[in-house]
Amino acid sequence: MRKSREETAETRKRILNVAAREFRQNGMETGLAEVMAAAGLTQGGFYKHFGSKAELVCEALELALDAEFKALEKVAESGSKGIASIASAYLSERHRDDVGKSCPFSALGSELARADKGTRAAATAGLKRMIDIVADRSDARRDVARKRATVAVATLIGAITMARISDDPELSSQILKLAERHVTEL
Amino acid sequence: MRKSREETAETRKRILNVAAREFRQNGMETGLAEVMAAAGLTQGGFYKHFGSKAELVCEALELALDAEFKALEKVAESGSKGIASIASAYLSERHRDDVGKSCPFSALGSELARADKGTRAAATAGLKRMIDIVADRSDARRDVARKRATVAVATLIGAITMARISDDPELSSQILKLAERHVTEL
DNA sequence: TGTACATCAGTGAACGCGCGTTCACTGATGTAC
DNA sequence: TGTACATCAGTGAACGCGCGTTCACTGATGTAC
Repeated sequence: MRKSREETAETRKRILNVAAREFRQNGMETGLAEVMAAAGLTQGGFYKHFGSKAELVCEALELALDAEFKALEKVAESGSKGIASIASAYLSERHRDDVGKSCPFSALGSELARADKGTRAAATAGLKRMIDIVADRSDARRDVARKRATVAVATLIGAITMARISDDPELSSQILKLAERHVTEL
Repeated sequence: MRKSREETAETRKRILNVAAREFRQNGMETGLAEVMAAAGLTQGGFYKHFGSKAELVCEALELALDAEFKALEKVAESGSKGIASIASAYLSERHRDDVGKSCPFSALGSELARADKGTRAAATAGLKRMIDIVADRSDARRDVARKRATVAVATLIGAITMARISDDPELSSQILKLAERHVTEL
């Protein structure tokens, strides 16, 4: 049953991609059996690719963050005013509802604050990166842009978290709408 | 070993208080054994007070929310300008570091979004309540105040979540400081 | 008020279950000659 | 290029452990007379 080097590398990537989705959707305590099954494998094979679950959590977070940043940069470049495009995409009902592909900070925020050292380090690097991406889309002076971006990111993350908590669809939509308007005018 | 009615009621309250703290500190997946031990009891006695863990989670959230609202109202009344006092207390390093007594939305945000029906209903009611408390401290027109309050709450929750994720203390402090300044000037 | 009995808060052990991790095994892939 | 052997990706079962929940038991509290 041995697989070729290419296949092995692809399998590893598949596990990571599936984990990045599952963890965001169901939390970082999602079991390895569920992740492996979603990748079309059995639980036992996991340790041929990763040393421990903690390792998977950390790498899956990094993958999810990279995907998020690429998406943000793409969105920012497509629109006219960078931060407005980012706010519009980030605070859309589409992004709110597709948790498995969403920003890890909103999908896992409170869990990341309690995560182990390596995972928190990756998350912290991600926070800085996200602030930079937003700041780079501002025409304000560099230091002012960074300050505004920090607050903007906080509002984005807080608003979508609230919108996901709310089981009242009207409140949920309103939170998104109001936050988008506010961040756009920042 | 039977206890008096008063003692029984006190025990129930003690379990709830301990659970509200433990869940915020370590997440809502914290085991019943840990909660009961922290309340000075053994695991088996739990079901003399609650029907299931889900019930405890929901009631503990409601208790934590009530405590949070009382604290917010107290802070708002003590200070001169309501929203500034709230922002200052909510975005303090003290509040950031004392997760066990902190706002449930920041301590449990991403988990609440995945919680069961009853818990999410309690959380949604709490969101509305929190927005109202902030809105009531504004001198703007009622509808404008509510809109501003919604965005302010999003920024508060997002900022403290980010500040807790960051393992870089400087970044963490800066997020709090910038968000406080911004919300105060709202 | 005193006595006899029912109630039930709390204990501690056990239940089945799913967790992360390990391991013997299989058989295709990779390597050495 | 072909053959013989070592490697190792993946399987499936097992490991110890902690989870939520149940239960027989204890003995103080509450109730009925």
